[in-house]
Amino acid sequence: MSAENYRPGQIEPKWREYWASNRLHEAKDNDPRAKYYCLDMFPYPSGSGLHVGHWRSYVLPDCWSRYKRLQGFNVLHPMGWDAFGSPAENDAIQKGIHPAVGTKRNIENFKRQLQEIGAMYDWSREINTTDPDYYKWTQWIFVMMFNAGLAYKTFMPVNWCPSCKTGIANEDVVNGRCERCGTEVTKKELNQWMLRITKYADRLLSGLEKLDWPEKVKTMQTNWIGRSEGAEVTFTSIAADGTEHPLKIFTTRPDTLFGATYMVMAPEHPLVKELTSPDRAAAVDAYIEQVKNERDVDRAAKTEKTGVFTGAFAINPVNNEKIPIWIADYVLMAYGTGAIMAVPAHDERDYEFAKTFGLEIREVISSPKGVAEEPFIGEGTMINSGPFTAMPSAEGRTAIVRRLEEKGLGRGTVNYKLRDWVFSRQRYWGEPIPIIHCSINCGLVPVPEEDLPVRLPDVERYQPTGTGESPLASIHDWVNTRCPNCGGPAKRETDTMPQWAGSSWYFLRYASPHADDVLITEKGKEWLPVDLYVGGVEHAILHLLYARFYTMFLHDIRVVDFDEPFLRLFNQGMITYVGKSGKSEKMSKSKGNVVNPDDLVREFGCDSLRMYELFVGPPELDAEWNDHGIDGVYRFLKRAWHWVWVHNGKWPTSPTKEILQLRHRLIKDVTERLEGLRMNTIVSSFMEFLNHVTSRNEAPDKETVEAFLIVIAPFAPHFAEELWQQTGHQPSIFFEKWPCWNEAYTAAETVTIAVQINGKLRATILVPADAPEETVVETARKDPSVARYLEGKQIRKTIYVKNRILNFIVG
RNA sequence: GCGAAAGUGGCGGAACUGGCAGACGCGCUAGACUUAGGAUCUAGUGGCUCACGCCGUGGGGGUUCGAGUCCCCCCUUUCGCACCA
Repeated sequence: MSAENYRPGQIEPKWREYWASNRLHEAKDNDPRAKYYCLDMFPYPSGSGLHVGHWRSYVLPDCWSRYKRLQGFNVLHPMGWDAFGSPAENDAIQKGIHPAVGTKRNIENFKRQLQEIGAMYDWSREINTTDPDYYKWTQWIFVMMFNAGLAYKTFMPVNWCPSCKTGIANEDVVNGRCERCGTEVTKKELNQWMLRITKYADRLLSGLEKLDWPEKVKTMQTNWIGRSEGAEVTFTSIAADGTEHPLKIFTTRPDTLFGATYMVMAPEHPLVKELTSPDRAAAVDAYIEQVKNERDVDRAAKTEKTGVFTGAFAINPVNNEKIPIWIADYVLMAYGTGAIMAVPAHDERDYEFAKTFGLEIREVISSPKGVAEEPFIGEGTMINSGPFTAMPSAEGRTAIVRRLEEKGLGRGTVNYKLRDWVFSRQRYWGEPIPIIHCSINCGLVPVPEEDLPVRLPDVERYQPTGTGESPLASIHDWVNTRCPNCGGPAKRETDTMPQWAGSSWYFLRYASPHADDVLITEKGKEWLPVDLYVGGVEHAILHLLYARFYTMFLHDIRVVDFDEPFLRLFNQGMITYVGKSGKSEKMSKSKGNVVNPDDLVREFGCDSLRMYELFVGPPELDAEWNDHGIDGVYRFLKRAWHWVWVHNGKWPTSPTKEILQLRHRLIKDVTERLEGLRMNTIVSSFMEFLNHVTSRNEAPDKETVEAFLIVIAPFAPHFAEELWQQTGHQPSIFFEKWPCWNEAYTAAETVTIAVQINGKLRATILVPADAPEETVVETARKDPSVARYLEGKQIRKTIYVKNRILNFIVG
């Protein structure tokens, strides 16, 4: 083999073998270096394998991890498998392949592909959420939550996916459809396990402040939690027959209580039946039926207000006024109390509704324009508000709440959009919920720690029953057991956990993956929290919210000593592809537009693909795949290889000023741009460096070659290792230190100054760097193309920006 | 409807706190070397113009000696949220 030709196919497997057999990527506990934990969102090992879009998400964090290692950090960069979930289960149903078998096969393929990335994953810490040694702890956390009162079982209308045949969480419903399969979600009354995530609502909100996360993600989480301060106020409803019921409402604007001219209940409100008068019953029933039918379907597009009068009235506690009670679908049962006081003068929705049905609009906050044309939402001076008149609205708000509290008719309160987490799934391929139902008198009993894990038994049929019971319910000798408490007959819980369960804490397990007596060891805790977490923005709410919740809980029970798991978050953009449609679309197997990385690795090598994945565009944005783009990077690596080889061993003892400058600029550019994760521009820097250094036709010194190889190593690790060895160094290059630059050397001796006349570029001149203004002006005036414009004109003003620009203003 | 991000050559994209717009790469054109070229090398490549030059960062205004960058208005695309009281 002629070493002068770049043959990635020959060198790459060799170095991967070297790294593996020398355990170079294993993160060691008890290391004097500072730790750095760089985490990729672990994949679901699907049957279709990796495409170049997935690759992109793994290359950036690996590049970063290798950089951190070269900077002297003890880096933990692990990988594992989020392997519970419906695709494997669906394969089981359709093809009769046991999910464990299919999952194992997929993992093997995924692992092979991931290894071709050449990443420094520590495979000795590989985890798999379906491994009983792993899910023992997933179950253990559930038991701890149960003991802490955070896990409870309740009957409630849950989101039901008719295709997955399982209940799902609010977070799993996207635009009224199942997040996993896209089927429209319906409601079903089911006895479900719930997690009291709402108890952590405030902490989940305030914790965001200190995180170095994209603002977009923080905003999404903030909106999801949806905290509103306001008041709960009790009105008294009076049905047509005279019976009275308290009717609670939530409002963020108690200062507008005097402007309430009617009330609205959600159609599902439990009091609807009792409050509907006989003469209104037909209309009310019809309306409820109508709303039921159009639920979730067209509601998004619906703008006009609909509703119906119940025939009942309510007494406003602040002024004892009698106002009508309506039913309308713009009030949601799931938010607040499911009923509102309507203040049309100061709320857009109430305003529209009042206009539609001719209800009174009473101004109670002085509006500059009046409320005849539009509602006034802002703050102002209170009017028509009894004793509170003339108060500023913000002040009146607290005053009214205080008055209500004194009278026991209301209280200041906080409302959240966040709901408790529906944690039950009526599916097979998940962690069994480790609870036993004692038939005698112990009720719900958690499986004792020594009996964990509760292993997932084999079943004959994976098909969900659709009745709200999981397939596990059919295995009688598994279901029937003894109560751990009293020893009496008992039944196991047959629901399983959602896929999120295993992924809500996996980052902890990497720290001590083999510990069998604790979730995480004391040594292991030193790795945490995660310093950089990289993954797609599609997990901005679900996964990240759940993982933060789990971490906060584990903090509270002293399993870990921090309460935010991910200090810095980076969202990678997707790879899109212009397919047959002519439009840019997401790469997916179903669209038939996937580009397989295996073929590209075979043809151009892993290093070329790594660099192209980074070069393709700004990492935080989606990028369009270009089939020829990789050619340029491949050419660059070939040229760079050649350049190192041609001069190998013939290095001059000291570099020329120009080479020195190019070297220091390269180090500076790469380092600074790495810190900002601007990988796409770093690849450009390498190319520019090579273009300059080869066009100079002079041999580089040894130190320049070394610096070049070290800074390129995070990007093209095999390439760098091979040349490092070929140039007479001991492997591995990753034992080296990241080079420094000297600012003084990065500066050029001469600079090009742009000369403008009245702001228009007329010439460029070459002057010594940092030349005094007079010299530059003098040189510029002598330049013929400048002189031409100055002739016969008077220079009124001269603007000089050092080493950059000179602008003559002439009259 | 609300919120966020984006809009720069044929294409992907550069441009640090306002200072030579188009770096780097793809593609394309011409040439060299070749039996050959989807290899390699050299030169060129924003538009208009023979040229001096003029015009150019979604559109329109503005600030400034100077604007892709700052301010105001509008358009388009993408992504969130969507009656949250």
